[in-house]
Amino acid sequence: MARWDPDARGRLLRAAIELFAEQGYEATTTAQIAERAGLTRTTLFRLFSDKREILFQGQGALIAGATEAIHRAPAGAPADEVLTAAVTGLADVHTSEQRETGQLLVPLMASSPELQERAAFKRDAIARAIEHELFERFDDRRLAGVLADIGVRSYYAGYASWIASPDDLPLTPLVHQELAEHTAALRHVFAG
Amino acid sequence: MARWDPDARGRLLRAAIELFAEQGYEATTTAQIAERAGLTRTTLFRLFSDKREILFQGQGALIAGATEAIHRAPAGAPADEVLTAAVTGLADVHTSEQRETGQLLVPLMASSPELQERAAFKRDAIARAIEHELFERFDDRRLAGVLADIGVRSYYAGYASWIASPDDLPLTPLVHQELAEHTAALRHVFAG
DNA sequence: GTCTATACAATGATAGAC
DNA sequence: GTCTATCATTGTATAGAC
Repeated sequence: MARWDPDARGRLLRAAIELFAEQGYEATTTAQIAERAGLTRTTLFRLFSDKREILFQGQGALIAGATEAIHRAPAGAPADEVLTAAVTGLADVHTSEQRETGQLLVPLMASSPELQERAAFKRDAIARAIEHELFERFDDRRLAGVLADIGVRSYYAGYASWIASPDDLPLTPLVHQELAEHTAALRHVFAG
Repeated sequence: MARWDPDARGRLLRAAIELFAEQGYEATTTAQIAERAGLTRTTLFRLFSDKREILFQGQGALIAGATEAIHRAPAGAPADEVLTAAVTGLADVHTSEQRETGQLLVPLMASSPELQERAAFKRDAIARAIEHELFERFDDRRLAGVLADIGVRSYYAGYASWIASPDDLPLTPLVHQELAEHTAALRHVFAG
């Protein structure tokens, strides 16, 4: 069966989400996930490095989206403009079909410290990648770091409201709005 | 033997650091760590929830240090002053004896993704705790979030230079210096 | 109240057959 | 590329010993 359906990773994702919702994350074994996806446990671990990673596929695309967007920003662009490009690159990775999956993931994450830990690691990886690119541009480690934090925080906040909304709003303006409000809050403290 | 030496957690920490340095993190089993500490595997897992946690004991004190410092800040104090109190609370948790342990931990963390993941989780927990306290004070989720990020980043940067320095400098001014430089970088972008 | 002995389920790695 | 099979190790649970 696996040979005929090329989307083994997608099947494993759907099987995992279903089973985790039915039984909980810890109570679900990798054998059960593989079986429901029509595969064996060995194949699951060839496609994913561990059980948590099934739910986090696609995070690599976020890093690529952000770093490429920064690269595309015009030479000499000011820092806030490059940061806007970075969060736009993050937002543009998502398609509206991913919204439903994201909604299913929220209660799962809340239920499992193990998943929260992986989520923190992924968020950190995105922040580090953006920090690295900003450092290459502006040659200021601290500026790169704080801007990366603000950008990642704005992206996650915009993503959260995208998921939470009953309507299928576009993600990008939500993230831009968050970035504007976060920078406004900072301006008020440091320049006001 | 264990009954006579009350510092079982400390012995396990030292045994773990030694063995990880000798053999690597993954190649070292929990049985080996327990044996070198003069305990059994059962006791290790009674004292620590998992293998990684041996190296991260004391992180709870960081959260307590930060949140209590924020609570002690005078009512009506401006946001930047409360943030300074928070990072001071983080820095003041450390004693100069911890510097040597921190130095040993750096190459270990670099060698193991599993440890980096736990480190990211701990950092995130500290940031969330500070964010929570700042939100209670200023009733602004976004302000609380970005300030918490800046504070945590400044603390980690100051800690890194504390560890890196051959001299036994006091940590608190290093962290204060980092906070000043991070906020200066932001001011330059958003207010300059 | 802290430590230990033992058995156990599950993860993740590995080697080899189709 | 997938499967069967086996394996060491982690982490849990339960019992009892000092």
